[in-house]
Amino acid sequence: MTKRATILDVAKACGLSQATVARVLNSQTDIQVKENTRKKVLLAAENIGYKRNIIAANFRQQKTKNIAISIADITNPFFPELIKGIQTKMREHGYSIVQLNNEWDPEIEQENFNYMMQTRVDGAIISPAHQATNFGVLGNTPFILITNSKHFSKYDTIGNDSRRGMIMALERLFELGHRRIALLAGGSMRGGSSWRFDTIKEFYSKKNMSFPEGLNIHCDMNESSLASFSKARSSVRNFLESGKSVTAIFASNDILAIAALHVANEKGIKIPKELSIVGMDGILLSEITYPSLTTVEKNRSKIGSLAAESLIQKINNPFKWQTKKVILPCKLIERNSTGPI
Amino acid sequence: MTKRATILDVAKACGLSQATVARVLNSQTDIQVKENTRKKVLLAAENIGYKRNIIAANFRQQKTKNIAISIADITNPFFPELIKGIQTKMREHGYSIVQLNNEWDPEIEQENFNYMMQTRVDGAIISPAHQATNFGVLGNTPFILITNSKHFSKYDTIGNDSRRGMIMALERLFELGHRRIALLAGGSMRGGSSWRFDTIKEFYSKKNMSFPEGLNIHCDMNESSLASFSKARSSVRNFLESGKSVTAIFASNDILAIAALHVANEKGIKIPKELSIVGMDGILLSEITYPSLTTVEKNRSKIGSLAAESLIQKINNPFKWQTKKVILPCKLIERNSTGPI
DNA sequence: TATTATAATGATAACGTTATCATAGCTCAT
DNA sequence: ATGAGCTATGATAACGTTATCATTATAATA
Repeated sequence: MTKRATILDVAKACGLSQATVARVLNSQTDIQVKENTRKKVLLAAENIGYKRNIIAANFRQQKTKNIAISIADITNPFFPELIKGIQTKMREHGYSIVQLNNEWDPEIEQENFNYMMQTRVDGAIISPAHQATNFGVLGNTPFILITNSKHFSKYDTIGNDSRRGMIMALERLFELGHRRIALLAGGSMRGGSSWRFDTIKEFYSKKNMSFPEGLNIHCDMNESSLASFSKARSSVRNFLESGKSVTAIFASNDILAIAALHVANEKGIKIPKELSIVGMDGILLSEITYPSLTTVEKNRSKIGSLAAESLIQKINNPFKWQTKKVILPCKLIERNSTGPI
Repeated sequence: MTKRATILDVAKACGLSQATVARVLNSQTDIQVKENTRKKVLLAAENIGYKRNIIAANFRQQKTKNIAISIADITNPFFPELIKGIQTKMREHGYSIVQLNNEWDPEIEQENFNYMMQTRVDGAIISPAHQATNFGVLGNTPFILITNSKHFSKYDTIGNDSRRGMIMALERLFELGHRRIALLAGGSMRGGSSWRFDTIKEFYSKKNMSFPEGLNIHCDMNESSLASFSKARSSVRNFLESGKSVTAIFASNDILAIAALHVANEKGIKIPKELSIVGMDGILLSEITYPSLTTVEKNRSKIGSLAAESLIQKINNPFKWQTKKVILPCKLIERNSTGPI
């Protein structure tokens, strides 16, 4: 295994200085080099098969060109699209993505933050595991949060307007004639779900009604996690077997909605004739349920690419950066799990 | 922003040489250092807040501690568990995972290989996009393939015994009384699916029967890709509407099976009373369909961690490494989409 | 042509670690 | 005690790039 050619070898081969060769081959900003010498360098590099040693370059510049993504769990259907959005954008800028899972566990999340520091990622995009996540250990590593929670108001955040999204769904159900809408919400670590309860109460009161007693189905699960699907299912089953009158269910995420669908199918309840179900997130999977799921979509791919762009800017302007909040609208996608009463 | 402490600062602080300090703080192999001096070093390091500069270390050793995973698509439900298995194992060994998607496109795959070379990953785990994938550009970067295809016999591979898995499923269907089993296979890039056709013909002939005419449903889709779900569905719909007599469907992956489930539900065909359906892969999603899907499980998490272990060994022993093939058995998981005829 | 401004190139010092080799300290048998 | 053999520490040279500053060629101006 013969040693790889370096910039110095190229310099010797074309009779120019190391510095000039570097300017031609590796300089990001187009610095002044005569067309003639540029050609000479390129030719020599080609001839001796020079390949830039990115490890050395990174060392010199004290960076890794790695970006961390901190999420709950890659097997959670909510995340892959987000990741893909980030990857695509970051790749364009020469950054590689290192993805870290925390299983909604704040301790693991902290460990991951430490790992990020040890491995010296150039920046991070973080979906907080907990509403009180502490970013202290990150020092001045630039990061962007994927969240819409008010708990992180002092940081750069990007998220969906889930509250308005939820209202859109409720409005549509109301329009379809539904007056007894159940709220099926998961107790995610991410930020509590009490705001959902507040939102539906507020919604009803705007309609000069009150949110019917007993239609608040709580389910102790991690958001969108397939692993806790059976837990979700039994929550719904208990509810449906309690015999409460209900014509529609709004679920706080698609997995919960699918659990509801599942139980309804099991019990022979016709969807959407006897019961309408709306989910939230718009995971790919929501399209292939039976019947296909009406849902409030969050464009995670876009969130990802926007977060990536912000982060890059922040990395390039570590100073004079002012905190930025982005809130994207949700979109109601009507499919076959909803219909008139 | 004050400069970070280096090994040299620690050396000065404790009156020992740079070399000794390095031995205490960063040496992987436990080299001989007196307990007394070790303490002195540790104390000094603690005091001035020394943190190892992994970028410099990597540079010196000409490695990145990054491993690439080349797969089709992170949004494809087949892959997240595989990735997680790899991540977990690699993390234990101080490697970060950089995941690359190729959308089953051999050209993108090659681009990704080039990217891997540019970014100098220490190794790669590759799920080939194509049966003729060319690994030439990887030079002597160590890699392990996730596949069971015979096309890659000269490489290190790890995969499931899909053929035996398929036979297990067919046997079980036969046992349940099914004699007219359709084969629903996708035309994946990965290795062609003609072996599936061969396998089912062989299976029938072992039973002294022949594979019934017209029960070979072909579907032009990328394996397990949610994106081409509707394509899968229309293939199945065409088949079912053709009126051929059939009591069971064996699908070459879970997404296809779910498409079949979907169409059957649509047409009011009772599963499993009137039609049994078996999938393959055991993606998490197969558990939450209605009815839940009987499937031939591939333990992707285990595949991932085994691949990771092999790769680490290969990285550490670049010479005197002999090609290794691992084939794990599949497991039939019987759920509610299959039953007696 | 002389003078100044500008463009193009060269020389060289970091970046912080690990690896190699050399040296000093120690143990123990003779 | 002496030196052989071992253990513990020190001195120092890379690794290959980028950044800085100095210098030389070229163009512009008078």
